[in-house]
Amino acid sequence: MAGKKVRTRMAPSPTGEYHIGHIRTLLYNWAFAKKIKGDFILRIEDTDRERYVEGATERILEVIKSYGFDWDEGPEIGGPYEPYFQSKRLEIYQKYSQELIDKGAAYHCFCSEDRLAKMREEQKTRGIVSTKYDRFCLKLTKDEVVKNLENKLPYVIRMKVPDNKVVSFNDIISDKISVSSNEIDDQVLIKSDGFPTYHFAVVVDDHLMKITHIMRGNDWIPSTPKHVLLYQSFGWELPYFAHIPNLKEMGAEKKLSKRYGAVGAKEFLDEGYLPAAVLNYLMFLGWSPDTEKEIYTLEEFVKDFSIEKIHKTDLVSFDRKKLLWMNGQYIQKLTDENFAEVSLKFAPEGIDKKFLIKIASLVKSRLKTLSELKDLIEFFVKKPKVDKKILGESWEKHLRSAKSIIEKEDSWSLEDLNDNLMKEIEEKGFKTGKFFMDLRIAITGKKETPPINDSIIILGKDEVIERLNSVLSIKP
RNA sequence: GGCCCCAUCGUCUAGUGGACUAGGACACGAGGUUUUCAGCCUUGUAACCUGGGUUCGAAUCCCAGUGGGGUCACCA
Repeated sequence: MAGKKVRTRMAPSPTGEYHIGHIRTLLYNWAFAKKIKGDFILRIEDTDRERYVEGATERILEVIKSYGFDWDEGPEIGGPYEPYFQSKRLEIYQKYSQELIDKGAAYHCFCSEDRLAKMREEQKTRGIVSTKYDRFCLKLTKDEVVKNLENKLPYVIRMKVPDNKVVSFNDIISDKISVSSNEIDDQVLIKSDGFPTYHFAVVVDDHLMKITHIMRGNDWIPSTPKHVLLYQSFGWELPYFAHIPNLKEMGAEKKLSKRYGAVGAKEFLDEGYLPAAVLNYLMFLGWSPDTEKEIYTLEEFVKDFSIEKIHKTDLVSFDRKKLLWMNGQYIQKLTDENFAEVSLKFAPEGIDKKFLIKIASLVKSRLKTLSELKDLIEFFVKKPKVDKKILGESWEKHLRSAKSIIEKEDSWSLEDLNDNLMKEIEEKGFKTGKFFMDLRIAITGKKETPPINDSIIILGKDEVIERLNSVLSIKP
């Protein structure tokens, strides 16, 4: 296989929304292809008609793009190994399953779901927990099979797993993995509806599409021997396998759970996470570089990534707090213009891009996600409801003093406002902290806000006086 | 339960037989930045699953136990 152009792939199933864990798998596959100047292929594995979700394919492609990924071959752009939808490759699977039948490596099975269920039941009562097909139809003569076929009996095609054989493969991450073929069931290859199962389609397509490296979650390790057997039956060269650690929820649950927050790749974006931040966090879930560098752009990741550095471990926790921190770091690093651009859709009504640029430096460091923006800055465009109970004892004195100073501000510069307010505080003997807290609450309605003097300057004199009057119950 | 995989701070991890009094980051605690919150700076707490080997020497190699996970469909 040395010397061949590296080709990796991601093969989503349109059976639901695209998960954040899928993005991580895609990230590794994509980055590896980019690094080696290979190809990254996208293939849609839509062979399950029962679980098919309308529109899921489009949404998956959309979210992949919104994270900044592209593909060299696949839906929308095609490529030399079209089609890239498995549902459109049925004849191909038909042809290759026939080849296996001809070789004696697969056979027709006419067993009904009913019989299969009873068979499993019976095996279980005998104490067999890991049930397997009993090869009832393997005993059928050629004539019987032909007759059944002529009579249009429904059937599936099963692989004939050889007995007493050690099946093994080398995993780049987990080293050599071996298992006895006696452990492997006669897996269904073609379902009775004529569609292939995952196990069959993935092997045929990966071979036909010349995929060289298969990187996927390590929950696929137990079924890889089936695939290896298939490669061997066909006489095809094995690709490299790399099974990466799966993600789990930090806390009680094992899988990522909605109970703890977003799980869908799009959800994170909707909640105001920056794609670059999510990606940066994802990179380190099962991989780390030689250095202690932790902030990585996609380009830097492509440069430093290697499959060998993926951790040989079982599960990694998805730590939402660290993601939050990472996202905050990325928001802070945004230029004011970029910040305005990405945060516009999270801003309250009445706030435009120009205004966001103006306040960017006041709010960037205060946000962990963009969705927190609305609460933080709404007071700029909406008069606050001030709960007088949260004001300090001397609030009236404070506000009257503040008002008198602000009314006299002609330059309307931050420096002057600051100086004059401080002078007043000193003269009147106020407590600085309490003074500003009352002012803050009167202007914004909240105890936690952007810097208050900056906010006053931005709000403008009339608006500020109006708000002070309102709290002091002074009618204009 | 069978089979397979895994095992360093709470979490992500560094570590590939001596440089380890086990390093970094998040989280958490303390202090500072003499107006909030956030940010930033300084600082602290905190880990090699257990038991046997191998070796002059083990977090690092081997074995066993324990623990965790995955998987056993006409789903992927």
